[in-house]
Formats: sequence, structure tokens, C-alpha cells
Amino acid sequence: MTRGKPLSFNRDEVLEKAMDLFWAKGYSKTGMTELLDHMGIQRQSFYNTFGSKEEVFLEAVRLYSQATYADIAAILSQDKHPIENIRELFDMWEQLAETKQGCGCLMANSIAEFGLSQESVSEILKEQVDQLYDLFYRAFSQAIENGYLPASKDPKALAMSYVTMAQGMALLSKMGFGRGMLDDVLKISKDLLT
Amino acid sequence: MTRGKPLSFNRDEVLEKAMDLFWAKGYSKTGMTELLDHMGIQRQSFYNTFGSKEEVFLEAVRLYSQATYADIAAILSQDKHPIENIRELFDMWEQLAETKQGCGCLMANSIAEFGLSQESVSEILKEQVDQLYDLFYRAFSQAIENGYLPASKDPKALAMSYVTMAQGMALLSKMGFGRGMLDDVLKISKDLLT
DNA sequence: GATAAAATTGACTGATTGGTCAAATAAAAG
DNA sequence: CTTTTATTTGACCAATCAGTCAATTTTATC
Repeated sequence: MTRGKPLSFNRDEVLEKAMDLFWAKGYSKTGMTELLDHMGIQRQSFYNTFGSKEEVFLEAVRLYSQATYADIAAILSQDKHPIENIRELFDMWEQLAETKQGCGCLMANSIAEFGLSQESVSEILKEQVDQLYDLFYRAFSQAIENGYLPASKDPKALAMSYVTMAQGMALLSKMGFGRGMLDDVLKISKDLLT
Repeated sequence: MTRGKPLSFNRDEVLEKAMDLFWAKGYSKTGMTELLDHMGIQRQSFYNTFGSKEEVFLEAVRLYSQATYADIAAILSQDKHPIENIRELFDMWEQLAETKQGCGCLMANSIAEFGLSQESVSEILKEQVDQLYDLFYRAFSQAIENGYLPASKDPKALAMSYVTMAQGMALLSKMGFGRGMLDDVLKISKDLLT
């Protein structure tokens, strides 16, 4: 082991707490003092470990999108009719919206907050959106191959539409739209996936 | 006429300039000095006329949503097949996205920035989203009455889905998604509106 | 031209921002 | 026990934030 006093906190744990706060409040509205309180570490420990507010934010966004990607991939990769997978996905989102009331999606929030204005951020966000798109694209392509969807369907357009709807739903959930909105969009999905 | 020196600027004009800046940068990232520069008026004139940064922001959001509502209403109220109206709507959005690169939609941006955290803002936003929903709902209901859509369609779910997609597209446009994304979502719309 | 009212100007305020510095303390390894 | 590394503490910094104040100028009505 290296010499010296070891970190008294778990890096991953406090990063996750930072992620939660950025998720709930956004980057600008999260003050350093508040962030430190929420992470439960000292100012100096923070700057030693994470470098700066911006750097910890980037790490938080990466952590968020990796976790989100894994969750969605687990559902979409099931060998079932896509409408069934999508329904499960919506169930997960509904549960998430209840747990994290008013928080929406950290990626969607960050896109809105930064757009292309800060390359360090947009670089990550663009990559993550693309990965999410690929996930849906592969799922729908596979569904066509497996005969769950007619070959006339365009997996590319479907994937883009679902990414779009996901972002839209994340946003609207911040305005208090919940089950009703999800049910409506899910209902419409049946027309798309049959 | 009332006594005293009249305003040397047009209130509506400078409000529109404020709207443009809030649209491009969001509330938090817009500083007063920058806002004043962009509006082209003096600090004191600003506070005399608009009261505060928050108040002018609320006015700007109202102005934006009224203008947006009018634009969309003009298109959706046409007595054509809804897919034709939706196509026109997407054309408008594409043009807008080109003009206002990276700005997205002020309503979507504000929802992401504030959510329900500030009642003065969320009150307006919720109202505007509801109005937008009503607009789509009436359009689809009318389309069913006029025989453009089968009665089996659910105008409620369709309206909610389009509001969701609109928000999602506004968000994604901030990441540089443009024509390709719009074309894909429009293509998917054909499945929904036939 | 006197008077009233509003616009304009620029300096200024207190609070808050993210971030730094230095000194004291704690704990692990050699 | 010494060395090395890290934590902790609190003071501190320059910059920026929205907003204010008072003196001055401009333009209207009387």
C-alpha cells in the first residue's frame, strides 16, 4: 500500500452523491459549499481528489450515462417482442420518476444546460446520446431479424424516435407529468411496433 | 400625454431582445451586464421598466410561448390531413433550428433549468405546455371528425406523444441533431397518422 | 420660462461564486 | 521513531452576481 493517511471516504460513493446533486439541481445551481456538504467531504479533500467542480461534474455525467446505458441495455437485449421490452423500459422510467421526483434525466438536463457551448461537456453528451441511439437501433434491427417486427419497419427512424421520446419524457417529467404521459406514449408505441 | 421624458426605447423591442438572449443562454448563464448590453438600454432604465431579472425573464417566456403557440396554431388549424400539417410543422422547426442554431426551445430549456423548483416560472411553463397539448388534441380530434384519421385513434395519446416528441426534438437540436432527426421522426409520424 | 416627471449615467453595495493557501493533525509505511 | 502522505480547519482571494443610489440630463406640461 502507498504511504500516508489513506482517504477517509470512498471515492465512488462520494462521486455518486455528487451525481445525485447535479442530477437534482444542475451544474450552475449547485454551489460548492452545498456540493461539499452533500458529498460529506472537506473542501481540500475535494480539490485533492476531483480537481474542480467541472471535472467532478464530467465524471458524474459519465457515471450516470454508463449506469443508464447498462440498465436500458439489460431490458432491450431480451429476446422478446420489442413492444414488451419497451413496456418494461417505461415501467422502469415510471419507477425512476417516482423515486427521483422532478429530477428528470441528468443527460437531458445537461444537454439543456450546456448544449454545444462547452466542448468538454458536449463531447461526452453527444457520445452518450449516440450510444443510446445505437442501443435502440440494434434492438429494433434484431427484432426485425427475429421476426418480431416486419421488415418494412425502419430501425434507424424508430431508434431516433425513441431517443427523442425518451428525452422529451425526461423533460416533461420535470414538470410533474408522470404515469398519464408515459401511458399515452406507450400506447402510441403499439402503433409503431406492430 | 403624461408629463416627463418619454422612453427612448420601444419596450416590446427590447423585451424581444431579452427573450433572444435568454433563449440562447438560459436564465442563470445570462448576466445582467450582458443582458443590458444586448437589450441596448441602461441599467436604471431596465429596472424602471422591467423590475428585475426574474420579472423580465417571465415576460420573455410568456412572449415566447405566445408567439410559438400562434405559429403552431396557424399550421395545425388548416383543414388538411394531419400528416400534411405535421410535415409543415416540422419544416418550420427545421428552419427555426437552422436560424437559431443550438438554442433549442426556450420553453424546453426553461423546464430543464427550473422544473418545479421556482413556482413563478413553473406556473407559466405548465400552463404553456397544457395549451400546446390542447392545440394538438383539438387538431387530432378535428382530424377524426373530418375523416382524416380513423376513429380508432386516440387523440389524447397522440397529442401527448407529439408534445413529448416536440420537447425531445428541441432538446436534441441543441446537440446538433437537425434534418436527419426531424426526417426520422416525421417518417415515424406516418405510422401514427394513417 | 418655470415646473414636474421621467430617463440617463456611473459609481457603488453586499452577497456569493469557485478556488487557494498555510498551518495543524492524523495515520500508514519504512 | 522518522518519513511520507493525506485530512482537516479556517481564513482568504479576486471575480462576478443582481440590484441600488444620487446626481444629472432630457422632455414634457403648465
